[in-house]
Amino acid sequence: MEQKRSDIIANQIEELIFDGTFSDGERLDEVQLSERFAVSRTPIREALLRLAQSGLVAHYPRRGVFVRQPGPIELIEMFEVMAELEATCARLAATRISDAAIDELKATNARCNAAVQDSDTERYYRENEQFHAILYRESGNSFLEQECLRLQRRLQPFRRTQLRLRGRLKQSMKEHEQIVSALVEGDGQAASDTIRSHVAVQGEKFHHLMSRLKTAAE
Amino acid sequence: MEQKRSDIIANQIEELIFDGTFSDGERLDEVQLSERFAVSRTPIREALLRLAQSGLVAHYPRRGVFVRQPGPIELIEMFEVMAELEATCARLAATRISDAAIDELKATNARCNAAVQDSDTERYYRENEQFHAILYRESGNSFLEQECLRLQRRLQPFRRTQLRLRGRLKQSMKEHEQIVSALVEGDGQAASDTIRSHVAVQGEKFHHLMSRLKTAAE
DNA sequence: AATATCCCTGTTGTATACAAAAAAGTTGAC
DNA sequence: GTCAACTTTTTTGTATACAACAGGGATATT
Repeated sequence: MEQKRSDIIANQIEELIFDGTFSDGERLDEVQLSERFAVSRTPIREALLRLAQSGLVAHYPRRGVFVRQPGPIELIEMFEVMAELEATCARLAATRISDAAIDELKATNARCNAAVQDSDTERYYRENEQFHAILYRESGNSFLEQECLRLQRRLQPFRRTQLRLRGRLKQSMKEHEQIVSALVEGDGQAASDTIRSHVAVQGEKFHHLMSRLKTAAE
Repeated sequence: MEQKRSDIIANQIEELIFDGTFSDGERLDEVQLSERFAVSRTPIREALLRLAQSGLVAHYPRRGVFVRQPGPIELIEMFEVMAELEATCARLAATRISDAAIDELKATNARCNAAVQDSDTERYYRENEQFHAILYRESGNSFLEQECLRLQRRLQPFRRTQLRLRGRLKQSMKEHEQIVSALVEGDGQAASDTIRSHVAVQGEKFHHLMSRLKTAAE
């Protein structure tokens, strides 16, 4: 299952948007991109169409594609949906999760903690995402899992800034442990509620996200 | 905001899959399609790529695209997610819905009933979908609304067969009214629970869906 | 007869060529 | 000098041409 060139290009353009090379509202010129990637316009167009479908760029027919970063309102909305989807995963997982997966969660949490000790933020992000990914899988619903992974990927850059909030790391780790405990006890309601507030943007997290958006816009 | 030719073609191909012209597993030949629609392969390819992203066809690189109807397990999974998304909509709507929207829901329900009286199933389907669409909108979360509409569209053909279950129409209408009542009283929990079981595939609905799938496969 | 290799055909993926529409630039009128 | 209409240029959307790969079948070898 090798991927096409246009798929690779789509991921690379996505990366360029995430790391700020292409900023919000900027027009993505097909010819320029085709020169940059040393291919013809065809695979570039296919890549851009894919990104347009995922919502990362807006495609105005006969006018071009433009980078489309979510504004504050849309971001809150997306986090709200993410929180609900993950809450559903947790609730379902509470009755469906396997013992092996519980161990996996604990091990991932341990690696998270280790990363915090080593101040290895990059590794922390990875392990944190892994923790959530395990939950998606243990929902026992592959479709739900895929949807969660899709949205997680889309929110990834913003979730990362969220974790930079002072003291958030420790709090986040504690919540992870609460989630695992709830799952062990099969308490779907508790697991669900905990992860919902774990993911949702509210209180101090809200203000932090807003200020992050402002500085990113300059 | 006019749409491109490839968008129109994508919708038409989608229709052809829904109405059974192209059956599950069938390979969609780019040249044949380009002849059928009297265009070149380019817009056909763009349409197929879009359908592949939405999950309606599977795209195996260098081998072609194949119609990919969800199997029983995936269908149940999709309905489970749909039920959860709609439950979330209802819970949020309970605190956010406007009086005007309540009236809209009641009016739509009335038209639903009228359609039942006239045995106008097509109109019933439309009004039913409209009822749910209003709920999505009144969640006050545009992103959630879009996700719901996307999944609703994908499940549309299967939801319709669901409603053919004997006595299901009357039961469905009663549930609609219960949902409206719960919203009027601002009882998010009740609205949420009611719509979850309204949408979910369980009990008798499960067997009905299974038998439908079997006959459709022949 | 069975199997492996090679060639041929068909199909996808990519590049290029062309058409149509929008944006930009220029000229002219007031 | 400003604004409007026309022309030029740029850019997207579509068609066609070409290249690379996969699949099938024929042939040859064991």
